[in-house]
Amino acid sequence: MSVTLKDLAKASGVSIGTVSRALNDKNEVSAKTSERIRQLAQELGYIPNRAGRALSAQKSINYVGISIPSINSPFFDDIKKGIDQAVREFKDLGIDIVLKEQEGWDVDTQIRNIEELEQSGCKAFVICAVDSQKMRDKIEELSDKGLPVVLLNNDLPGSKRLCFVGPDYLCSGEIAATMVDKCRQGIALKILLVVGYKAHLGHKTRIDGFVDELKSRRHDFEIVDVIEGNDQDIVTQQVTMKAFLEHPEINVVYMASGNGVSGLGAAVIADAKHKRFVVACDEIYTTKELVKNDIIDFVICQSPTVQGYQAIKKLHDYLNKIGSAPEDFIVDTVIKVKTHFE
Amino acid sequence: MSVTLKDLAKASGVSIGTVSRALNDKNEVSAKTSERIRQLAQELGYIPNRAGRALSAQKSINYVGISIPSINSPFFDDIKKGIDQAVREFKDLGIDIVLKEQEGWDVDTQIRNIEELEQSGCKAFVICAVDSQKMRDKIEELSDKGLPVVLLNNDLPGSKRLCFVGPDYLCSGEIAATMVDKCRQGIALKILLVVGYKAHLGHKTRIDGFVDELKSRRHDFEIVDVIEGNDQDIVTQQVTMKAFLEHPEINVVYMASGNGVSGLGAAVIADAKHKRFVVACDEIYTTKELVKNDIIDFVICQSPTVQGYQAIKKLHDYLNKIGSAPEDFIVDTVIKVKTHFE
DNA sequence: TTGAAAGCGCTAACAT
DNA sequence: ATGTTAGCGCTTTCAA
Repeated sequence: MSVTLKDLAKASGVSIGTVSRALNDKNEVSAKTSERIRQLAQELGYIPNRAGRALSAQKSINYVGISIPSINSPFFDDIKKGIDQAVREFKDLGIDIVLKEQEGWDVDTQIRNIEELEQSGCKAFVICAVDSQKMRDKIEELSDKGLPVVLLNNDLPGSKRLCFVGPDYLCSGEIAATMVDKCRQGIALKILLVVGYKAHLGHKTRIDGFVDELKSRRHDFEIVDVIEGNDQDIVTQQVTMKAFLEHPEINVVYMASGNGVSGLGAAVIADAKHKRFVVACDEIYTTKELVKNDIIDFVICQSPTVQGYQAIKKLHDYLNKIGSAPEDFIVDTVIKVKTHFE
Repeated sequence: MSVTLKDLAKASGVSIGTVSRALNDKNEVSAKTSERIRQLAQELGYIPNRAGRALSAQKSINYVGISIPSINSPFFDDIKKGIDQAVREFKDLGIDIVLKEQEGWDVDTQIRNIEELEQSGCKAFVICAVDSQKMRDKIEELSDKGLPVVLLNNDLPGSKRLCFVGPDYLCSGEIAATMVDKCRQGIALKILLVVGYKAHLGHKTRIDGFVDELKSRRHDFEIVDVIEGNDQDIVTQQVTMKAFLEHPEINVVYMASGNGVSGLGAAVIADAKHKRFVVACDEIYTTKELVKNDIIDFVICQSPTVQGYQAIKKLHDYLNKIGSAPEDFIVDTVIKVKTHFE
């Protein structure tokens, strides 16, 4: 059997309560005893028992506050699925969630939501936010209060977050380029790039990865245009059709954002007389349908369910002091084709 | 708070001990009380608390016996990694393992190993075995004794297993065909298929998936030969080189087994004057190197780490009566390219 | 600052 | 067949 608090108590000659307090950063225990006990715990390889802890904690469940811009954004459906799965799994280990959804990326709205979550007693947070100073300040404030923050899907590098759980956008772009290269050998590529917003760091990173990888692979390609669809279907369709009209020579389309994909699909269908190779991102219902119907050739996915699950799990592990300092969790970049959806 | 045994006891007017026994199939409780209590548990939505159960079970840990042909088979490294991860996670929830490895697929050796595991007190089993009547009988015997068996990586359909955790071989073959089709448009395909053994169900299924999918996609292809590498590097190299010599027109190679891949790589390198499109299966160290060096174009992987993890998790859930009847867990079929490994 | 003890949900040994 | 109780590892309240 593993080392328990009782063992530590016996070995150090103090009571089991003191040991528990010493190991839990309670400052109500003398510095020397505390130090001695921690030392001992280290030596004997003490690992807290989740079951015991969870059981004891039943009285005071740890609520995790979640703030995500998921309203009217189908991409988040799978993230929420992963969150649900984690909750089911960790509920009897003393973790539960409070979910607060927004529509869109307004920082002030989101910060207000986070404050409400805080007021309702959340002990930890999962946030999907865009980069902004206000948000960084908020994260620092929470962190300083001892409320850990996990950033989900979009990182704010250098902020005072506990860790990041999300995709590798660069890799996503590189893989898209790889597929284009492999599937279009010996043909000069005329490429249209579609993003939601050129300013969106994730989309921008994907584009960078795409272009750099393609450069390293071949020389017979040209980026005909980079257009913005504003994450909306209709806008995406309009700008794409315009690009097709102005540049009928386009034979490859890479869409670096998930939202607005049905607009892209509509444009490709409308201009079907030109055969084009199409790579998209993120597996949502519409995208699947477009792949099934051979409108889109490949989708580069980012395991959203895993992201939702791992964000909660990271906090569970942290709150239970499992492992040492939590590391970022970068999900797999997954290529999907028609066959995956049948 | 959720419903506990105490709540059920109060509601049904019996003691908490009786409730526990009724819910745990102990036959030492009268049929009617038992029925009444189960009914009630159903109505009130009782879910057993893992923490409580785990804590109580500390005295009698559930050992899971694992029998896999992993000696000298690098593919199993990742499966074992997944198993380790699961053990770390479930150890303080009352699960531990006893690992018994074999070299190769000899049924009698494996059955002897399983019997040793049984003697050493294992309460559940994870087995990776080839299909044979003896093995099916053994599984039935264990199952009848109340010892659940999870089949890992290779299913014996219709056997008395608890469930199967592993890949979708058909899908794997189909996706390989998709990649070949997409990447070799407008060129008549002369295809060499390589397996470990034509009799191996998994390999055979991959081949079937490959051929069927390709048929549904195009007509300008020909399967030049199907050769066996016996899961060995040297044999694979020899038969592949022979095929290349006899059929220099081969422009696509699909290897439907993971073992022996470095032999395939050696043959492709040796005959580099012919440019060929190569798709392989399963991500092991050698395969990664071959992909990095552009010898292999794509690898179709089967998430081995997830397989190892889920096999243990399935038993954990079952032993803790989480969820209802356990379902098979089919892992993702993942396409990987050079970029994934850099 | 520390010790003692209750109690979280559950199972199993013991008692009836 | 059923009730009672100890105890799994831990946190926290109450005393000292």
